Amino acid sequence: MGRSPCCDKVGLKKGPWTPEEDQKLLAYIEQHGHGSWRALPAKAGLQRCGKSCRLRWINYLRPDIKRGKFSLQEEQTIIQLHALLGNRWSGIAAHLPKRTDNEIKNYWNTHLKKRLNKMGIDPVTQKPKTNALGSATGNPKDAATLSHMAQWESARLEAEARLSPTSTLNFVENTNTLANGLINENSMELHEMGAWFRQDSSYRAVENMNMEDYSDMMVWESGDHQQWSSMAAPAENLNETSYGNSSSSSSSLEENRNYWNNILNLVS
DNA sequence: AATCCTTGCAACCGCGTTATA
DNA sequence: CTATAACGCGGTTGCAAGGAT
Repeated sequence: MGRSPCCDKVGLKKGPWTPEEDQKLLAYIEQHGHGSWRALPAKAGLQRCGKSCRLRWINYLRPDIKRGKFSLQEEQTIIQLHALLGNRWSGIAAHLPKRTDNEIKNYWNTHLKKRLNKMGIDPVTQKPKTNALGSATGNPKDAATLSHMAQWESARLEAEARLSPTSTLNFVENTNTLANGLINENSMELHEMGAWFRQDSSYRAVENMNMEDYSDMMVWESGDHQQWSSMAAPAENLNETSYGNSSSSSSSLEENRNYWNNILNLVS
């Protein structure tokens, strides 16, 4: 019953791969394809388990892998998708061609998470930390506003990703200055975080949607979604535009622009 | 120069999901 | 439908390299 027995792990090599092993694996897969990972090591003459071979191929040997420093746009995509998907690295990797989930996970844990912390943003919730905001402006109302911004941004991205698996990437490509405050480690100040949220992101994303997608988003928006439900506009000193209310489907793009401009004024 | 500490990343491990008999 | 093994994913570890003391 079931599949054939699992690999016998006795006598199998572990640890770093040698160039010779890499060559054997590469040569075999180029000629035959990987087929069953379980059966591959014996056929390729490797003293490894199939799992180890698969990992080595996917994360290192595959020809369509881009290695080296992450670009600004890639960083933006990771940050935004992490806000949306959490630690679903394979999901995030699907939006970053030629990058592996393992590489993205490592990059997040060693670079981006620290950077967000340094900016006063909780990397888990992606919401501004209260004390950081308070110290920057001294106004608790501003903290509430930024929290609202973070929630809106997160929810917007979720809607966008739901509408199209590639939309987030396209969106990021169109916003080449987004997240400058995150990228430049030497100038992480609160007003830059505000700029990160503000820079054309929301209304441009809405503008780029076709009407079908936009109405789909609005239908979803009016539903009983957990994130949207907590998105009542927090600050009286903003225009009355409210993204969390289904009645906002009548809001014009101009109102959206005003909304973000108001936020910039608050945080700059 | 030697030692300790920190950082980055490749690779492993465990577990949930999927496929198969 | 059930049992079982393979697959795939995310968390974690271990080690090499570089920096600090």
